[in-house]
Amino acid sequence: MNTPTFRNWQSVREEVRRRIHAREWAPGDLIPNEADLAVEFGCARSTVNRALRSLAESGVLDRKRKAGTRVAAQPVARATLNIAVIRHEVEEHGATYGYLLIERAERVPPASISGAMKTRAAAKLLHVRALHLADDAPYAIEDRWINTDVVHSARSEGFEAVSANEWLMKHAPYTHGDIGFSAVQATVSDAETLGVPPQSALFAIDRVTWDNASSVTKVRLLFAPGYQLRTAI
Amino acid sequence: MNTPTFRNWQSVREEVRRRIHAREWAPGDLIPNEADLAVEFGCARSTVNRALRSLAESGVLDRKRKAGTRVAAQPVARATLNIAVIRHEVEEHGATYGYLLIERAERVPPASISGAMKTRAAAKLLHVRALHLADDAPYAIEDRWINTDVVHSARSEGFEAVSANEWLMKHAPYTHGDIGFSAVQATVSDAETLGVPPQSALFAIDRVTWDNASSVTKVRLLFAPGYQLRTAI
DNA sequence: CAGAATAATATGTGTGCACATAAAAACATT
DNA sequence: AATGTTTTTATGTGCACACATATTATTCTG
Repeated sequence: MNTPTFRNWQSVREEVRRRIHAREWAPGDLIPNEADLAVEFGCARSTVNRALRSLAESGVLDRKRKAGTRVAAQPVARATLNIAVIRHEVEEHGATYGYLLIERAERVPPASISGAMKTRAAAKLLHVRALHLADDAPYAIEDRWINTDVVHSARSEGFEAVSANEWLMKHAPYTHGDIGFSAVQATVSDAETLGVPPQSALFAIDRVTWDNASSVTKVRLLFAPGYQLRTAI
Repeated sequence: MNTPTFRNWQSVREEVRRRIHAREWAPGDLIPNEADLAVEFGCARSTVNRALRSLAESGVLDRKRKAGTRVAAQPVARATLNIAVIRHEVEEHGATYGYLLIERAERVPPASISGAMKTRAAAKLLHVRALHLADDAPYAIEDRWINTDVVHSARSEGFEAVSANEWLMKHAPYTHGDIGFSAVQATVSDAETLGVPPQSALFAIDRVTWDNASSVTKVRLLFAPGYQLRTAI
């Protein structure tokens, strides 16, 4: 019986994947430690470490110091979504991108917005509403509030030619954010803007981004019916 | 002027993040190479490598051999979703989980299903329809097709007590899968099952999983209105 | 001058070693 | 038996070095 050697971390990862898949190591099982695997695989421990770390990142393994490494009992599917600038998303589909500014105004937002953005209730924010088009057909509504106390330069930007979606990417760095995906019924106004029947089911992405403790912007993107956010796992 | 040293890869990553954030390195800029940064930071090149690799994985940097490392011009927000077993999702919310099997039958699926699963058009698949409950209220409809040629043991499983969602996790390993998120209008039947008005907007997750070239299962999960899939970026 | 061969270079990764750190396990103490 | 302390151990990480590999820049050649 020959014992093949695994000289790089990718091949080690594949072999571990294979063993889990073949139920040689069942969910919940403790697997041999790094040093032993290194000997078995004929490589350095750091190589095994790299492979196991990668598998832990993708949720296949659970690792704990001293406790060891075990096959995840409850393998959560970890899907990574790439949320790009809408223009790029449209152009990647081979469609022609279009953009229409609907509204731009500084105003005091409803409490739900100032609450989520943790701004003073009476503070004015910049409100931008726009429509993104793919091949001249409505693609998504962007409804956004911008904290001009944080993004000063937004005050002097009209958002007539370039969308806030894209402009902010370049001009407003953020440290972290929250994102939520849901389904909502189109309001009368949304339905009109998108040219769809009222009550249509729309895919919604809600995102708030933060620069440390200050909110930068809060946006709701409402996609026309038929939109699907896809990824591989 | 003191030059602080960065002894671990996380602190190097933070410093690089800070420089990008402070626009010391602007989007599109080429940053110094690993060796130079290692000297500047007073650490080994491998430590810098670890930090930069981590940032590249999260989409902040673009790296190419010989060409060097540059700040991503178009930083895509990379959101990682953890799609857990529904029972766990419900219980994590502090609610009591419930499960109701609606239907279980072996039948020839519609062409859309056999097409997506790449099974023979005439081949029978196991169809399971079930309702997941949170605190006795409808939470999500699971509509699933299982390829029993791949998951033999599913034939003898009734799915009366344990959901296919959960059972398959333990019994049907997969190598990869596709996943899609969308918004759909509730059909009359869906609306009845969920106890919501017809035409309600439902959040849908469609997933097909594969074991190498064979499809394992295809599922559509329809969540009751109000559901939101959240994550941080 | 175009195209092919060659050199240069930045990242990618393997190795061996050392030590840090978290957490379980063993042990001691009350 | 409950509690606190020490030991043990598996993973986490840093370092120095070497070589691999992809890609660009340069030089050579017809």
